[in-house]
Amino acid sequence: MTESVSAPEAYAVLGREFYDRDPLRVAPELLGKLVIRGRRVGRIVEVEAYRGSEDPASHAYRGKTRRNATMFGPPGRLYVYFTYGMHWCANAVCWPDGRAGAVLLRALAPEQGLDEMSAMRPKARHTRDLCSGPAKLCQAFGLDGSFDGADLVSGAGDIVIASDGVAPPRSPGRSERIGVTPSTGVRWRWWWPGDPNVSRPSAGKRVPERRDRHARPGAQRKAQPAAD
DNA sequence: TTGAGGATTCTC
DNA sequence: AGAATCCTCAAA
Repeated sequence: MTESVSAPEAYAVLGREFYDRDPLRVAPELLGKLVIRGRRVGRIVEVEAYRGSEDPASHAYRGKTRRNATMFGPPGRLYVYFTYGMHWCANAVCWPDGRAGAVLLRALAPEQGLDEMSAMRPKARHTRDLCSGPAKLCQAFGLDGSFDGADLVSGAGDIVIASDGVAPPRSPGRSERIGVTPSTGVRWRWWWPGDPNVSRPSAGKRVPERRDRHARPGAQRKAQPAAD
């Protein structure tokens, strides 16, 4: 029994095997799961998959460095990186030890411990401002570089991801990933439809491409790498 | 040692 | 639309 993480409800912490798969499969299944740190609980409503060595947009694409080393380690750990000179972002590491892969946690729906989250994010005016972005949720949960490598399975790292029985949405929102340059053309971002905490509810990337607005469903069938 | 750029957020 | 802000990495 670790007392570092409180579990007042019937939560089942996800096992190692959940993460020991292709990030493309792990990502959509993380929707609806709970991130738990002490009293703070948030439900995952937006994620992105990064496929390491096979993914030009991944930090791990050009090999192992000190920064991305956690991604090359065992699955089920937290990969936390620093960016833009001021922000931390958190990922769940996937694939077996030695093979880099991760799922970026982009947004959570705050469920418990909102007072603690608000204290960490004084600029937030609404509940939906607390965790509606990868760096925002790290602020709300107090995640920084000291959490890089934290084990999400054992709970020894003061943070876990668990299930309370809520299933992922049958038809999740899906788009290209946000902020990656250049866009690789793959739709590896998933979100919970209609959830107000999703960072960018409507589209994938905000770029000068109006054509997409009027494209019909069958008209723009891009190459979709084996996702399902 | 240096310089360019970044899986973002906030404000104007 | 632009600033904030500093770590990381590859190259010199």
